[in-house]
Amino acid sequence: MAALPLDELNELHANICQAVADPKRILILYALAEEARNVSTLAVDLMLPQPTVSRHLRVLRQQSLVGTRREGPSVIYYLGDERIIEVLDLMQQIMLEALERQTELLSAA
Amino acid sequence: MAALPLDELNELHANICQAVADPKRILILYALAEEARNVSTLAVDLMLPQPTVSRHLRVLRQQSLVGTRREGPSVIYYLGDERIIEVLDLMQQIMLEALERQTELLSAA
DNA sequence: GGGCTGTATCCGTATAGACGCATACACTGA
DNA sequence: TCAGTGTATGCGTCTATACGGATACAGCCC
Repeated sequence: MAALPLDELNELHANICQAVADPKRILILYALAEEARNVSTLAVDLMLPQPTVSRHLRVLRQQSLVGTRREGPSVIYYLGDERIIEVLDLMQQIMLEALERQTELLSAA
Repeated sequence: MAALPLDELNELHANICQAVADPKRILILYALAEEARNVSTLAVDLMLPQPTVSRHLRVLRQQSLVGTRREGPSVIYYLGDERIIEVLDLMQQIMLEALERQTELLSAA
């Protein structure tokens, strides 16, 4: 096991966070959590151009958040780690509760 | 409760993820989890220029990930939601395990 | 092998974010 | 009120990333 310098660990940590920090990639991850799909199906389902989907999938794959398998003529993408959905759900919950607190403050004034 | 359009929810979801997707902000969050601190102490502890820390804190505050209280002459920043640390830990774990799998694959070849 | 479907990449462009440094601002305490 | 500490912001620059559209590439199937 290589001795990972702290700075580098921190950098990698930020990298994987960054992969998740895009609206379209979030949509893609939730879609894949529902069901593995190939690129063009994903593109149709999310109403995005195919090259856009392909590029986002590359980012996710670089972080191993998705994996691929070939199936006939197409490439099926699937979730690399289900826990990423837990992360996303928790983030959303944190965000919604913060939003709610803010709204309360506003209406209290 | 306002009817939040899906697109907007998705956008907000990405925003909070993005706030976490920076190495220095990750360091700041972990530091604050340890102990609430004021800006300049944080700057010294993390060996970062004070304006840099201040700007990162603003980003985190905009997402309610940190809160502030004034204490004498300085502004103490504290974690807004402890769960953000769970998220960070889980992300790191996901990342490390993916890294491990990749390393195995390389050494197997 | 050639056509066809499905996927990835190239190009130029536009935007967003991070930084260093200097400086403005805010608040405290005497 | 004024000095002094502590915090935030303005500015210019640099880099990274997302995009549309066109196109290259890959693998399957007849």
